[in-house]
Amino acid sequence: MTVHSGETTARRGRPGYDRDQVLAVAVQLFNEQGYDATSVADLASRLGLTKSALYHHFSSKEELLAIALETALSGLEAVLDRALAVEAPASDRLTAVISGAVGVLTDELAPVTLLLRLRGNSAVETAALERRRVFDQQVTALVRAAQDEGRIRTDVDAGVATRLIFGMINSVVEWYRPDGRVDPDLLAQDVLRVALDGLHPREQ
Amino acid sequence: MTVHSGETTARRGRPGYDRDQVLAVAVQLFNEQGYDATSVADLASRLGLTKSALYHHFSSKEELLAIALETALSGLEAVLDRALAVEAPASDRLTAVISGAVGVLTDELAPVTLLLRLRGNSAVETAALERRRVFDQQVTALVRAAQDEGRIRTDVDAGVATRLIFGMINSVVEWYRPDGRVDPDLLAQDVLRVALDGLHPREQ
DNA sequence: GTCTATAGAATGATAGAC
DNA sequence: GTCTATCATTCTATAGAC
Repeated sequence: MTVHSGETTARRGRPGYDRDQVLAVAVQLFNEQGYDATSVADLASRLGLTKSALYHHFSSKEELLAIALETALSGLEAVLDRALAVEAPASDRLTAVISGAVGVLTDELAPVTLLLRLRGNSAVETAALERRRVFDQQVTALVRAAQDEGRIRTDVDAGVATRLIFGMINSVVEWYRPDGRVDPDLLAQDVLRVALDGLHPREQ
Repeated sequence: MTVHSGETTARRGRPGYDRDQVLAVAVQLFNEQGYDATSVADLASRLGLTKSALYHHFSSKEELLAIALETALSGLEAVLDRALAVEAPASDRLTAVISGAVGVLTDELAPVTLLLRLRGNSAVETAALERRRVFDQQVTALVRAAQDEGRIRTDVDAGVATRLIFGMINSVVEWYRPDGRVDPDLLAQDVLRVALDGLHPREQ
């Protein structure tokens, strides 16, 4: 794309941002301040760019949101699709979905955080919430199938169980940090332990 | 400062709102739009009042926030204090804290929702977050004590376990509705089942 | 008449548009 | 950079139930 050459700036020789870098900073800022509360001017200021330079990379603020949400949702949906593609008991599929979802969450922490804080204030947001709802329904169906197999207890409603499990998973965005001392793979294991076997010790 | 006691006082003056009604509508609106994004004018408009009428009931917008957060936090802290007051194994205390927290959450849904969405943008908010942090630490200590008793598995870190359990509990604000079809007492029971015994059936 | 809930107008501060 | 809209807040006064 064209370089803005008409402006005299002090950032001579400084490499510009590419699309992905702008997106990453934008999502970070959205998570810090909230999407609505973040103006394009805020983002430009954080990047050290002008607004017009930003619009070289993206056509609108909402496009940044849409791309980030696509990253989060397609990651979660891919986990579910992979689990449903293999021939296996529902309870094994459910295990794969749970640990896979934790993996997406830790790998794509910022986009998933953005997704989980949506309130449905625009068409893009409601569309994303609808995709979450479909995802939830598919997982609920999986829980119900595992109940029919006798591998998931039936004294908890499948819908409630699904919401509780994903409540546990999703809450990880509130405290997990990639540079922290919790390993993402061990975290997925811990979530499986608590969700499936519970905190009480099992006598073997 | 006075704590409302819920008695229906015959209102004097022209028909209008009392302090509790204003507070309830305010917290509702804060949860819909976000605290920062809600102006006093928005609230006045929702109530069908002028802004100055609001200031008869409350000295500031932040006071509304502070009272709501006090309701949520004192409810949670009371649950913990009651659990720690009785002489009982840590694992029984933990059970009481978990089901008690679900009870506070369903009883005081709106204030707790507001608490859980805080980002720490002001002194009032950071103070509330600090009280949450202390609460978390005390629960973590309880989990650790229950581990020492052999009643909680030790292959999951106490801090991680506490965060996962409260992630599950707190996520209830995202979908629980008082007029819905999920009974709050049964919900507390379900949370205990999933958290302590897990979704896998236990052989008796 | 007194108490409570209310309205109207105005202030200073600030964020965003231009 | 200036201008304007909007913000939270305050002061003064009124309207209605007991």
